[in-house]
Amino acid sequence: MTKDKYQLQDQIGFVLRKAHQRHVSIFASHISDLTPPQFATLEMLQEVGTTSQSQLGQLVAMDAATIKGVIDRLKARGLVFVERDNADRRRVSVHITPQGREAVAQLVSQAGRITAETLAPLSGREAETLLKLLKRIS
Amino acid sequence: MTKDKYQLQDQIGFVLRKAHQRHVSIFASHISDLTPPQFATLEMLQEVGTTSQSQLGQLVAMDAATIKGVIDRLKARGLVFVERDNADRRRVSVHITPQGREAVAQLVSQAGRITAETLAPLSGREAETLLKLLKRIS
DNA sequence: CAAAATTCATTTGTATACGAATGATATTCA
DNA sequence: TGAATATCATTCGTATACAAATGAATTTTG
Repeated sequence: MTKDKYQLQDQIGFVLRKAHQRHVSIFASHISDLTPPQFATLEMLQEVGTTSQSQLGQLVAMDAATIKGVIDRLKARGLVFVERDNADRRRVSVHITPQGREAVAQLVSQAGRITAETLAPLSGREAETLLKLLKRIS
Repeated sequence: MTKDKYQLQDQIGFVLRKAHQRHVSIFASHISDLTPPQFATLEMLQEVGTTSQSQLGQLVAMDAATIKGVIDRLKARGLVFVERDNADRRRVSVHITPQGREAVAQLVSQAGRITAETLAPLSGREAETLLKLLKRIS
């Protein structure tokens, strides 16, 4: 006889939300001047090089409205700059600045520590399993 | 030789965010008139009965400011009501209404389907593993 | 008891997140 | 070619999420 009562604590959505919250909190305790979405965007931009705003949004899983806000804030800090694309005037090209590059270089090791701390309750094998399963439902 | 390059796609935080986004999207496609946090709050309230606002917030993992907003919106829909606690005048007691009860009863089966669809890419065994690991890092 | 510390709720400000509407530009196709 | 369609970016509105400040009430403690 298994429990068939609905238990919020056992629902994937509830647990995903809590796990995500804990991660964001750990992130903030290590990197206080950038949020996870901001760091993800900057890191991805550095990885792929100059792209359009919506392309970059797609790469980091943010819709048009969200990526715009993130880029605006990165812009305000001088980590990226933006330029109308002449080949396609609808597009906005996003470029990383030298300061942006420097920030990524400096923060990547911190990011590794954040990942480690988030996964600290698990063994290495369990962490790999978790990552693999999460990717499958993403 | 394992890859040691920092890959955003392999970071637990990034994958957690994406998995959570997918779940919220599935939730919205099944239940359009309540958000996941609203449903969680209402369900929890029904489960534990009348409690203070901050107590309820704790149970559903929301801070004071967040739970206030959620309760305000549930209140506006007539699903809960609120009352100053006479034993402790700082406290606000949150009560579920008959409509609130009815909503929970009606939505729980939908919630089960949402969980199932979110976990659809996994086998039953994998889903259990994922849930267990997520709880450990929550 | 009275002062200090704590707790509960509210408010403000900032940052995702997303649906929907809009305008500008490109592309398709009739 | 020119009209319909699609794409890109922006804006608006709503909803979490949380830090920090504030005020009111309670508890602790000196």
